[in-house]
Amino acid sequence: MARGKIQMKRIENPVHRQVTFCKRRAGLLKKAKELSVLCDAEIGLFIFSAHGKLYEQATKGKICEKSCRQVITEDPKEEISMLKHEIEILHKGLRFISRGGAGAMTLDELNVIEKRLEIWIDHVRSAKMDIMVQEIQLLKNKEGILQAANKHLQQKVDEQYGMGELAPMLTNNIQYPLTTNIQTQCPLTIPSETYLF
Amino acid sequence: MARGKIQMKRIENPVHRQVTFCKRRAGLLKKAKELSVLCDAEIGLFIFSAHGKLYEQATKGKICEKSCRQVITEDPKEEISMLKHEIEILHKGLRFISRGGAGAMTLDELNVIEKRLEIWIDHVRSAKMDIMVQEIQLLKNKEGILQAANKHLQQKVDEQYGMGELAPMLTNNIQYPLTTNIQTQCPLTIPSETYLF
DNA sequence: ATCTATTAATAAGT
DNA sequence: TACTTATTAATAGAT
Repeated sequence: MARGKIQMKRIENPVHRQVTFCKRRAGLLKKAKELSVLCDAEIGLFIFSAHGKLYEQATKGKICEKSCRQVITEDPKEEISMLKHEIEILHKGLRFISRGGAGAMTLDELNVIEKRLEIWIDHVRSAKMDIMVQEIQLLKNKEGILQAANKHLQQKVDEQYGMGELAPMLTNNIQYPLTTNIQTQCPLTIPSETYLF
Repeated sequence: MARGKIQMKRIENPVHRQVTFCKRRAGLLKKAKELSVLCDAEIGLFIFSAHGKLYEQATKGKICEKSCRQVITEDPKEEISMLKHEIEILHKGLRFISRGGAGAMTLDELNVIEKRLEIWIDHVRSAKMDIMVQEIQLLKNKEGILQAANKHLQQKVDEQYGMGELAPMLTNNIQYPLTTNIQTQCPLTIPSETYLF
């Protein structure tokens, strides 16, 4: 960006590389912070230098007024608020580390980062959970519908052939290829007015 | 940056905010990539938009030639190489998601991110481990030195007062305030030529 | 999305 | 390591 453009490949001169690393690292952190502030986004940024295990971290700036603590709560909004607060605390705690830059990290500092990462993992896992729960509900709905259909068909068969054979297994197993217009993907709820017959 | 500067606070107009989010997100990802390439650094970047659980991710570009697989190995360099390869694979797999931008994520996509985060946690944990192992070694060294010193002192006491009293506990417990010039912090090894007497 | 007038980032030099 | 400055890069606002 200045005094001549540079090639987008590893800088071979170690001194230049180190200088550029410091400068651009600072720039990246600034930009991350700006994005979070301007657009109300949550950002996790981890920078490990090639050499050691140095790092950086940048997070959200969303204001969290509530001074909520380790209170277990059922309300998801409360929970989210708590997480945000936690993140804010960790953020502040990490501030001073961001200066040091090139120094080796202490155990305490690493502990903080570890906690931080765990929070992000929880973030992702809870999103995953939501989807799985919905998926499970969908499958259960389908199962109920199929079983009902199965029963219905079985009755028809019984009526047609008299009561000759024993009705085979009114179980969880699907007995007949019923209809195939239940999509396997997307729709997370089956409209209540869906009927198969 | 253009046509007049903006205030560093949440953009209230939702349209402006969304547009800025897209633009700056792209810029941030680009900068992250550049830093990783130019300075040979490893970078993890997670951007959750305020609204949904959208996200972005940017990682390392270090070349990993070895096509190593889930082989368990004792060699730490091999291990590092494997991790890098794994990261590279995940990176490629995530590429296409980075386009989608505003769509809700699928379970598979979230699984990939979860894995990714776990790798980063491992990164941090192994760094922590290294430090703890060193710390433990330091403490063991100290203990050895103190016990030797203790024994030495005990002998002196015994010599002075005859063998009257039983020698109290030649155990792990430190009996006397010996010297205090062993720093509690930094030095991770005690020079072999350190003598207390 | 695309276009530019501006501001912001930064490579090289000190 | 911290400034300075000539340039390039990013982007706010408009279309």
